[in-house]
Amino acid sequence: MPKPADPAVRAALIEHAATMVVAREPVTLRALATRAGTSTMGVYTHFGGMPGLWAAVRQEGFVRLAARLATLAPTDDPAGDLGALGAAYAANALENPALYRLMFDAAADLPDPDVADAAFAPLVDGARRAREAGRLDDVDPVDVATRLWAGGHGLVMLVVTDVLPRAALTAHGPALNAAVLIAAGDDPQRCTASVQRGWGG
Amino acid sequence: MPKPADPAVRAALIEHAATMVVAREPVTLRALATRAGTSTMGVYTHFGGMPGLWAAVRQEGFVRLAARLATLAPTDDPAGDLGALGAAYAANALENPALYRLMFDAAADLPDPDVADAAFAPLVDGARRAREAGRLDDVDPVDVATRLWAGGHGLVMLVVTDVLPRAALTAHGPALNAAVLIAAGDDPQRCTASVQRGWGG
DNA sequence: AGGATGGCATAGCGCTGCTATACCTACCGA
DNA sequence: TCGGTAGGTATAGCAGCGCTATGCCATCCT
Repeated sequence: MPKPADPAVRAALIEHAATMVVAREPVTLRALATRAGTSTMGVYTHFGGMPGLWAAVRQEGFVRLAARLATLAPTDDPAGDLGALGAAYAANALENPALYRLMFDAAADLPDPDVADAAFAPLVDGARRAREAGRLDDVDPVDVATRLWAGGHGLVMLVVTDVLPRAALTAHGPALNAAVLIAAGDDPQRCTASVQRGWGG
Repeated sequence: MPKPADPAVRAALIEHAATMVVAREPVTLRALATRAGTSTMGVYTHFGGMPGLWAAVRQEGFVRLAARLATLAPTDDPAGDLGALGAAYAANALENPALYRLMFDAAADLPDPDVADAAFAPLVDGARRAREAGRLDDVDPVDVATRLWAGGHGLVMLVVTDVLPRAALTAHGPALNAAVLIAAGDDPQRCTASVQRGWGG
């Protein structure tokens, strides 16, 4: 047991907390400390308390989301890329619904807000490439990306909270994405086909 | 103090709980009972426990939302009506952000799910009227309403959780509404004008 | 008029997050 | 090489939480 703060303990706490969240187990201070093989004080040494731990877990969720979205390589069909991003975003949320809900429970105060921007960047890039390809009017890519994100977030949120069935994702996800792009100037039929291709895989 | 369950006690508990939620005060069993002028047992008599109380408060939130949306009388411009519905929906959420978050924390299990349908109905009606007025293609009004709702919910949620600034509502709310309607067949310019008029008041 | 019923007040249980304290290990100057 | 020091970790105990067992008492039915 070294004197300097053990990074492994910190990582284990985040990892086990995320696992328990995903498994829908109640994440209590004592249960978490036991699982992570440490004492309750570890949470206070590394995170200052449970709120700090939650912030770290939310951050971890955004890191995973950003990493997943980053695996999608841009093609010569920006609208299709945006559809694929939407599909990956939704899939990530539906594989770990509890983590997704936790992430957006207080997404405004993340330890490192840059990671949220990193997850958002591919959308902005896709919108920018769509405009540069002449498929969109002279619109701000950030505005387009924000609308895509808001629509996707709302739909995903309603699904993970069991308000809408899972089938609503494929029924309305591509349609919402396409609607934003069509309103931004893309050709309706071409856009629908591109986005649908991106979602369908 | 009558023997049969006092409805006033039940109403007072819901009312005070909602007030405390709106005021962002921690709603503990003891604090709530004290404020409502009863004992902790009242919560168990009327709601079976704190989860039951939360469900009742969520229900109250949907009742207020439905009542507010119902005040908007249909005009001969269905797209404008849908814009006005979006504005009223967003205004209701922003006036009581904590209550809105609570509502959708478990919107799937409401004591009386009909009240959620009642809040959703004006959107479906607006979409139906828009189609009957020949402004939309042969689309399912429920699908259009669902997409309007998902987009609005996502945007509102991001604002309420401080991820996006309040200004994002007026910047993207009308645009999202219009995008859904344009993709459903409405004329872009006319639709944008209608929706913007509905939001602007 | 007198049981029987059922809502409400009180007291206390187990659990929660949190913190004061003690310990023990690793570093650092002499 | 060794003692002093600093700092992370383990333990014990605190106040607060939701919840429930118990007793009281007003109301209704026969």
